[in-house]
Amino acid sequence: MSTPDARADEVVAVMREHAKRITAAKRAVVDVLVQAGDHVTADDVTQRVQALRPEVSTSTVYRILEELEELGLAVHSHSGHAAASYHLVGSAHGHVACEKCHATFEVAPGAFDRLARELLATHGFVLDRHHVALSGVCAQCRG
Amino acid sequence: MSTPDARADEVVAVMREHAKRITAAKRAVVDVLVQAGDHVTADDVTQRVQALRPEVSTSTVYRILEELEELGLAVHSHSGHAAASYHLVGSAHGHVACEKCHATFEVAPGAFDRLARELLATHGFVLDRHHVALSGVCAQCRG
DNA sequence: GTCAGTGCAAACGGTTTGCATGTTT
DNA sequence: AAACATGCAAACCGTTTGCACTGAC
Repeated sequence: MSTPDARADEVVAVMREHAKRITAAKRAVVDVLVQAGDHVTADDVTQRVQALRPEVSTSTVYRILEELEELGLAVHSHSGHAAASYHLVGSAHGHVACEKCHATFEVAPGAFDRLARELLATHGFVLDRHHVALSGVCAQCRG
Repeated sequence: MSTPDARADEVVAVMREHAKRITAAKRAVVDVLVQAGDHVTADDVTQRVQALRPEVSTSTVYRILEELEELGLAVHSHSGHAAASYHLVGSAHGHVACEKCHATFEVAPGAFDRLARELLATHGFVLDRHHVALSGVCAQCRG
């Protein structure tokens, strides 16, 4: 297990390897993603980045998130109507989001096995376990 | 199995029972949904409705789709970035959409069983099998 | 006649883009 | 110096809303 800073350094190192320039905005976005741990929207990222560096714009954050995805360092997923949520890649896993409070949970990849197998068999469809979050209602909101 | 017209009549009957007024726009939307069979976006519906009745507006289509959902007669689901897709309710089933061509497939509800069980056990989360479509790549687009 | 339903146009939220400027290499 | 990254503002797309008008009941 690596320290947050070390993890951020790893991510930055990969960016550098791919001939990407390292800017203050990029470091800030990576730091936020490392520290957030869980799923954050682009807007969350922007706000946290701007707390330190107010000049960083929304579009820059989107562009950096896009770059991280191209490099395979981050992924985003969509839940219902709400904004997409981003996080750095760890292990492969699925996503579920609560329809009421928008809390997002990760699901062990095994839970998707049967589904993935069935999709391949019936439709020749290869499931992308990251990209879309399923909806439902979480324990709290069922009250 | 009922004829398309009969199916549309059933839907309209339910609307009437709920004290909703039946207008030309509503009949048109219901007819389109019945005839479409598979998943269509609000824009698809609008275009097909407007082919017959050009004066019907986008907002009206959205409002009618919303009404159908409130009455439990239709559902919508979200795939990746793309627009939501709507269809009349038949049996419960899940959705998967191709990331490339946006084709949408239905999945037998059983495929979600393990997933649903695991979500309930681990997070107390009740899965809504309709509301969000998973992403992946379909057989055609894998080439 | 009443009220729900409608059309229109304008607002919305999340995201993307064009372009002139600034920064990393 | 050259290429790339950024900020800003404006465009974008799907969806929602306010309002005056129309048509179902």
